[in-house]
Amino acid sequence: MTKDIPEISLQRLPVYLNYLKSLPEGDKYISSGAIAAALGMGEVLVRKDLAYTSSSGRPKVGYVRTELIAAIEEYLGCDKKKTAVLVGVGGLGSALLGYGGFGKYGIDIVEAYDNDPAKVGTQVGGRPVLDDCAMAEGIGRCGAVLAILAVPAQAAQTVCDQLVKAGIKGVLNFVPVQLKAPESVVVRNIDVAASLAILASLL
Amino acid sequence: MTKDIPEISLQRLPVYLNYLKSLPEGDKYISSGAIAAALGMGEVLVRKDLAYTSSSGRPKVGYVRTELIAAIEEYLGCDKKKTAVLVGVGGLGSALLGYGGFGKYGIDIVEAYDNDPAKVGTQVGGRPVLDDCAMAEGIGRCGAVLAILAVPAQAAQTVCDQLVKAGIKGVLNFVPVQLKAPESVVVRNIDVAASLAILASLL
DNA sequence: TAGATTGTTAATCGATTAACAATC
DNA sequence: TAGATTGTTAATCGATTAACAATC
Repeated sequence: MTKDIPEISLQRLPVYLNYLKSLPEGDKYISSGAIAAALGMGEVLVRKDLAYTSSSGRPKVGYVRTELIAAIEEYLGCDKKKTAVLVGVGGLGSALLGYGGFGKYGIDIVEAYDNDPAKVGTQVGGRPVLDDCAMAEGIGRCGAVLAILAVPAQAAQTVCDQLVKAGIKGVLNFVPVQLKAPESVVVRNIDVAASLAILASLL
Repeated sequence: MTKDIPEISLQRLPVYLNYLKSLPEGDKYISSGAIAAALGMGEVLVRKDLAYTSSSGRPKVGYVRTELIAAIEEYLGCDKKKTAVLVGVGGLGSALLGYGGFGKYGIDIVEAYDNDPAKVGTQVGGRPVLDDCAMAEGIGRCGAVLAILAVPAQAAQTVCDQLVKAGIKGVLNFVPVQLKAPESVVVRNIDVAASLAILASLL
């Protein structure tokens, strides 16, 4: 499935999805105008975004809420089960292992790795914590293509290289470091501190 | 300080900052071309972004690394101490309380709130956890203008309303819910699960 | 001076919005 | 039918890139 959706539109799909799911079961139809008003955006933009998911509405009535949810979920691949691993079972890593929110997108974090002997062998969030050394083997075994990176900064690039070598195709990087990876590997960064700093500078 | 920088440029400033700080102390000068190459972007864009911070380079030699760092830090307001509070001391909230990365942007999370009696009165990450009821008083007392929201979804809007009423001007929202807040309050969302799902859908 | 790099102005590109025809 | 809403095409807006003059 090659997507020609702009990434910025893609980023809005989960927002629509959350909103649509939050509506009362009784609401059968929803219009692009109503969605736009609720989310504070333009209604044409909403229709354009939704059109990418190949959902379609009916003039005069709007979209069938459940169909729209199904179309977005299908487009995002929520129905396809995907396996992820997590590296770095510190505070943030542990929190993410305990976070149940990935499931609704079809993503399961199946195991985690850390180099701290005190953590290796334990379970966090119901997932086994294995030794770093077992990473390549583990990724191969569970067929993970996604990885969450939450290690200390000085280890980030090394671990990233290992992940790539082990066959990981997408890395969600929480470390405030610019990772170098092959073009074929998608890296996206979340820098929580920077996000708060940017927010502060807007005040 | 009214900024007319595009938010997208603003978002790149911490990236430059991290990169510049990671360079060896011995590097006195750095060119926009070198920064661009390291971060995989266009060099004109780098110069434009840096120009917003009123830093300036010298033709032929580039920018003085330390000056550039200082200019970005000043532009982002890292020198100005800002107080933040956190609401919702669950897994993610606890992790953020223990995360030291906010300090480099001049942000200090001074206290946290939760409605779980078992948590109230404890310390997490060296910060006191107070009862939700003490939120308005606490925010007033410590003069916080920033808040991190990490509560369960069904509580998010209610807590947000309380934060706004208590004088919070910026909310970093980790809850996958579209918050309604006055125009004067800046809300930015981080949806970790959605970010990973988007990443997965790009593969 | 010659060459490298900055900073600015103009051109391009892509995303959003406006206008409007289609349709239920 | 009339009115509301979709979906598409054209216009606008903003961000990125290209071209180039300035300058050290």
